[in-house]
Amino acid sequence: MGYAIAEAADLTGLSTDTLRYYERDGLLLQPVARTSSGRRSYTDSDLRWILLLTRLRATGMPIRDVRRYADLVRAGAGNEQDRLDLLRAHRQQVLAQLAEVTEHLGAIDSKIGIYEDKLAALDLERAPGSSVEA
Amino acid sequence: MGYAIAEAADLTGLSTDTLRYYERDGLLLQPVARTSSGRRSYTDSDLRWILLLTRLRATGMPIRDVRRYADLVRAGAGNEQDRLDLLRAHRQQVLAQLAEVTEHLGAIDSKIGIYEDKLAALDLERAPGSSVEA
DNA sequence: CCTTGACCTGGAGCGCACTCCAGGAGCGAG
DNA sequence: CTCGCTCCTGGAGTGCGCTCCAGGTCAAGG
Repeated sequence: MGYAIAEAADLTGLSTDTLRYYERDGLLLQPVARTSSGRRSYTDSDLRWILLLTRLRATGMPIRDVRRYADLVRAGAGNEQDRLDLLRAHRQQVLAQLAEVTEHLGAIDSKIGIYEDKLAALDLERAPGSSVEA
Repeated sequence: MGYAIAEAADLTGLSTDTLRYYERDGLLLQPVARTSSGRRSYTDSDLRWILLLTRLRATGMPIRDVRRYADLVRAGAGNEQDRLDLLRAHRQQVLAQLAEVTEHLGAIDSKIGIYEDKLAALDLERAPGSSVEA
């Protein structure tokens, strides 16, 4: 019944330290249940929530905002609009970020093209006319 | 003749502190030229290089790797293959990152969809049948 | 019974990338 | 000459997100 912290770490890709840190920091909906001897026992529901956390984190949401979202969910029904607003705002940020990175990547790609051409020219020098004649 | 650091900051979108920091940290190809009174005077060529730096940084390249790239360029001709390798490796990382973020964003989007549906259902409750009948 | 290993807590430490600050110098305007 | 402004340096400080550690508890296997 329930996953030990090491199992939870395996299943989520987080370290046990990070799992404890997230819990301390209020990112989980409730403190993780404990066994009689005081060890954490993660439920599937805990893991599903943590999976969502990792998605938010992996898309660049700061811990502080994840906590605000957790606070809203914890507060229960009635603030769905707030949650939606938060997620939508994040979505917009991610899209902007994707666009920016994509644009910069284009510039880097053309730099790569320049080096490729330069190296191709050097190759030609070394084996003159080989591909020009053929 | 040359841009003062504040101008360079305006033109690059970096802070003057960051410009000095990058220089100290060896991210520039040469130390920025100075006026007779010891003030930095940025050339267009400096700014073009800094623009490339910002693109590398904006796509997530760590300072340490930017410095390695600067080291290669500074070393002069002959290591174009190394530079190309470095840029290509970065490109692959960025693509992987874009893919990962895009995937997570999809999951977040469906979460958004759930809240939208939930809220739409609440609206219907409040104004029963209004849109169903029409 | 003893050892081993997973887990616990509170708190310190770390790497990154800046950001801020004190104390001082040069320069153009009034 | 004085004021105000920009700039200089070296070094300390900050925020983020973990990561590590010491010292201790507990349970199962040999």
